[in-house]
This record gives sequence, structure tokens and C-alpha cells, in this order.
Amino acid sequence: MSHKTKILIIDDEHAVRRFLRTALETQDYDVVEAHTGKQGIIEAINAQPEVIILDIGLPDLTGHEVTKRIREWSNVPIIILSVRDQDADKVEALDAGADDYVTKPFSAVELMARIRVSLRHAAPKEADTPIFTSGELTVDLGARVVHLADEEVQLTPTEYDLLRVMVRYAGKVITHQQLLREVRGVGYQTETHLLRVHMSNLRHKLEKDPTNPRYIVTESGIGYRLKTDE
Amino acid sequence: MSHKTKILIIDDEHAVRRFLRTALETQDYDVVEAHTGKQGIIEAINAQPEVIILDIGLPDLTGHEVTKRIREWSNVPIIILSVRDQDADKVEALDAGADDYVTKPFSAVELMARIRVSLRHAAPKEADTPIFTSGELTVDLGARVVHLADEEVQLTPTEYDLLRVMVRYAGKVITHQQLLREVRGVGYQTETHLLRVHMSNLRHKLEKDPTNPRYIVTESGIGYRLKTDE
DNA sequence: GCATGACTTGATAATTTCTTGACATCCTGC
DNA sequence: GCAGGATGTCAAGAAATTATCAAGTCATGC
Repeated sequence: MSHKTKILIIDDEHAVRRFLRTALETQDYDVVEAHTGKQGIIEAINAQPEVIILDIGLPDLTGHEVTKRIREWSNVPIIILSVRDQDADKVEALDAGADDYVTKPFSAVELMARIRVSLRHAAPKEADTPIFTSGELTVDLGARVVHLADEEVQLTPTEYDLLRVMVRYAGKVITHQQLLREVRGVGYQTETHLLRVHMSNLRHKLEKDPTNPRYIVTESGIGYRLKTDE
Repeated sequence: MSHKTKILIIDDEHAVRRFLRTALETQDYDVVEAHTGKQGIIEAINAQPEVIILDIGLPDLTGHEVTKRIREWSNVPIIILSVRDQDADKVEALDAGADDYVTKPFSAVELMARIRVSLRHAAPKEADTPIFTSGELTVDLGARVVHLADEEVQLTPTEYDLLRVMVRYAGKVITHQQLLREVRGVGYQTETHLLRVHMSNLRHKLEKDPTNPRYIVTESGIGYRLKTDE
């Protein structure tokens, strides 16, 4: 579930890459490296990093060029590393599309803080709220709210957990054992009676006619399945 | 129709304000000034600037405090100016919500470039009204004032913080841990009893019938949720 | 330092959720 | 159709969670 934040380092100096990798991995980031500008652009496409740390003094392309090339298709935050502290360099890099400019020698903690700033900027995470829909049923996994035809449905923790697991495997059959394991943990896998009671309660909250389920169908002898729209 | 980009300068030194004003007006920005932290917060609300340049060494409030106060309701880019070049200061400022940190003496062209970066970030300007409304409840995050049907409600700092966090995630369930972390900081995440007492007090101030909450609903086993209007 | 309000802690009541058992009903293979 | 296992329903008690009140502690401004 928890996907690590991926950071791309583009730097031709092995020592710098090594230092940055260590510092970043300590903070539990996922690190990808490139040691030329061209390779950096390719990795930016392939690895889809959340932040790019770019050394401005590369052998093949200038940091300026790399920045512009990446900006043609991506808004990923780019933090420039440079030994040069001249205004003109900074202005050029920032106006080329870089988000920050840090001069070497730099402090690791400061760079980490600036990475956090970049990540904050790139976090308009409102949009990617996973919402499941089937007929009149709506499950908003981000808000942990369930609606049935605009009407809010109150579910107990267990009921919601069951529904959440079924949503995850929507359309597929889930065995009793699997459901129990996900909801109650290991060791409860024989308590199928419990499962039936909760499912019954859940159905009475979700189904207009619990005898003829529209959403939660039982696969006799196997488990349950959450129907998807055709 | 060209509406000039408005920039707020919060600095107690007249010379710095004057210098910045000149530099910014040359670039055709609209400049607003404040010379104390408190006044700066007020101007941030009234003038609605697109960027704030904040000196960290103010007489009344620390830059850190000003940043946090503004961040309670706004995501406007904040660029910190400071004479101090210590890592700890930078990290603290950036983690408090600042977007950039520039040490004096700074170059005007670099600052201008960094302002352009900030403006680029803020480009996808979403209509974030700093006033939340649901039913008869009104929370003005800028003014830090809560109304209930034209009647002002007096909240304690903790109560207001809880409400503020719930407003930020309005409509979504917030876990006990998350609420405690945001309000009390890390390390208080097991103090759910505290949370219940504060929530109870908050409800008695906001809800006509605290037994049947209209705004703050409890999600048993999980946390709380602030209801939005449908 | 004193007073006021805010926060914390503890005790207890109220409420919700979970579990269990009894029993009805539904399938499915024969 | 029938037997027998699987499934669904209902209700009651147990367990967990939540709400409230009250008393004690802390902080702050005067």
C-alpha cells in the first residue's frame, strides 16, 4: 500500500551520488540514479520520480538543457545542485524551470527540508481519492464514507472493513478465509458464522431487498463477491 | 484588465522594505507592506497577496509563528528572509510551511527569480475560500472566528485547533491519531481520552443537541468527521 | 501571588459494536 | 422431493468504545 517517494539523482560524480543516496535512503526515500544528462532525462521518463535532484555541471548536457527538456512534459520538482554561487546562474536555472537552487557544499538537512517543500508543492492529492461505484452504491475510500443513492450509510468498523476488502477485489470471489483474515487477522479463519452475521448486517444496510442482493452476492461453498457495473 | 501581482513584504526594517519595494515595483508588482508580524497576518488576510516575503527577525512574533498562522488558512507562497545561515533555522522555517529561505545579504535578481518560481507554483490557483460553512456553522480560518447562526462562538485554542483540522479534511473521517498528532504533536497519539473530552466540550458549544450531532459525527472505532452540506 | 481560564486526569454512565447461540431458510446433489 | 450441509436472521449478553461530569493541575496575565 505505502508506496515510497521516489527521487532521481542526476550527477556525474560518484561520491555525490553515493552521499545523496545514503542521506535519502535514511529518510526512507526510494532512490534512482543517473550519471549523465541524457540518461537523466530517460530515467525521469521511466522511473517517474516525485522529485529530481540535478547537478548543473554534467559532461554531456547543461543542467539548464536537462531542465528544459524535462519541463516539456513534466512539472516534477527539480532541485539544482551547483558549485557556482553566481546570481546569473541561479536566475537562469530557476527561470528555466527549476524549483530550487542549492550551492555546494550543501547541508544534508537543508536539502532534505527543501525536498519536503517540493513534495508539499506537488501534493494536490485531493484529486486521486479512490471512489468505487456500482449502481447506487458509492464507497469513498479516502473519506471512508459510504453512500447509497445520496443517502449516507453508517457502517461499523467491521462492516466497513469487509466492504473495503470486497471493493479491493471487486468483481472477484473472495473466500471466507481471506475475508476473515483481512478483517479479524490470522487465527479467526474458522469463524465463518461471525462472517455471516456481519455480512447479513451489512446487506441490511446496503441492499433494498437483502433476500435478492444487488451488490453482495454469495458464492455458495466459496465466499462472497461484490458485483461491479457491467 | 491586467491585474498586477500583489506581493506582501513583512519586515521591520524600513530600509529593507524600501529596497524591496523599489526592486519589486520595477518588475511591475503591486507592493503591500507590513512592519510587524501581527500586522503582516492581518495584511495577508486583507490584501490577499500572491506571494509573501517575510523577514524572520520581527520584534513581536517569530517568522516561524507568522508562517504557521498564515498556513492555517492559506497556501500563499512564503519566502523567508534571514540574516542567519544556520541549517537548523532553515529547516525549521521550511518545515513550518515556508516555501523558500534566502539569507541576507541577498541579490535582488535571485530573489526576483525565486519569486517567479513561487508564482509558477501557485499558478493552478484553486478557489480556496478561507471560510468554511455547513448549515448554520461558519468557520472563518483567516479571522480565527466561529459563528453559529450569527452568534459568535468562543472556543479555546485546543478546541479551535481541532475544528480547524476537521475543516481542512471536511467530509472525511479523521482518525484519533491524526487529530492528536496535528493538534498536540507527535507523541500524544495515545491520549484518546483527552480528545474525547475536548470533542465533548466542542460539541456542547457547537451543537444544539450534542447527543444528536449535526456537524461533528463520531465514527466509532475510527475517529471523527465534520459533515459538509450535501 | 492571585485569579481566571484552559488543560488534564479520573470515575462513571451511556452507547455502540461484537460475539454467540438458536433457529429458519436456502441450496445442492442424489 | 429429500436429506444434510451451508447460509441467513434474530435476539440477547458481553465487550469495547465513547460521552459526560467533576475535580485537580497548569499556565497566564494582571
